[in-house]
Amino acid sequence: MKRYSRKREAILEAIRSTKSHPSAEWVYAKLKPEFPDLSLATVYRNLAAFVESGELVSVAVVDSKERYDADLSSHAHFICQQCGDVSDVDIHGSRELDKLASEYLGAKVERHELIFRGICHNCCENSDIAG
Amino acid sequence: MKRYSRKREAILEAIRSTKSHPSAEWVYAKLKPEFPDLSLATVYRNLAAFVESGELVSVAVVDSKERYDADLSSHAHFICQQCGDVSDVDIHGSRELDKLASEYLGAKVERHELIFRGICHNCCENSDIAG
DNA sequence: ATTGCTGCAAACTCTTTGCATGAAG
DNA sequence: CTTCATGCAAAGAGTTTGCAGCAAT
Repeated sequence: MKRYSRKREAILEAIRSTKSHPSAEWVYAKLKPEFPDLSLATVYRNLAAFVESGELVSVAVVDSKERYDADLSSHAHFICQQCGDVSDVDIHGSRELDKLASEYLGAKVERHELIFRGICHNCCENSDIAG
Repeated sequence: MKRYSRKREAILEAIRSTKSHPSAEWVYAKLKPEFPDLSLATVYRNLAAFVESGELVSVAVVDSKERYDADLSSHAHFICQQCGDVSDVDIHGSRELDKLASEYLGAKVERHELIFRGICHNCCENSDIAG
């Protein structure tokens, strides 16, 4: 049976508290001050459990680091290829699309992800100044 | 200056010869018989160079392994969550979408990826037999 | 008391890199 | 010759795991 753990609660809350689609490391760094004995392994274990149970979703892997999202609604994402920033894009996918792909493939399509890539607003400005 | 290399040519050709969106390991295994002294490092180095030069595209990371595609046209992909198979889906993205996201974000959107996830035809059948 | 949760450190996997050697131009 | 390309082995980085002790029930 699953038992209560204050650290686990804090890990989920950490992801829910931000729109930055954080990585395990980010969560660890954020909670370390409050839980000085927190281990990175605990963060990884709990994140994996939350994804398993559907309370979190893995959005993408950016720079080899898995990024999580507590917003379970179907929406698109933008990933900056320079700074690795992941942000929401308010374009919602339709079940129709899944159905279309399902028929095309003869597969059981459960969901889809739409990811935009490019250079974010901030990085654009900074490179303007630099270049 | 870039020099000719038979191995490099073979690596690109290996990816071009299949629709399976292979990993570095797959390319290595495929070419090893013909090039017994081939090194995995060479495969990685050349794949990275091809992505850099735009001759190949990285489609996704499946089971921590990067998967490549020589088909540069904008099309969607389906990834089987059971066997890791990556297949093409004949749905083409529009530049309109990029423009839409670009305006939404104020970012320079270069492209987008549409990835479907679920259970492929083969795995569906096999689990029917098993379960 | 039972057994899940955690910290720690070691192990794992994929990928990258330093260096000496071999090959293309 | 010059310098890129390669093999090898070691290093890196993120993530996972075994185990003993702690903590929730």
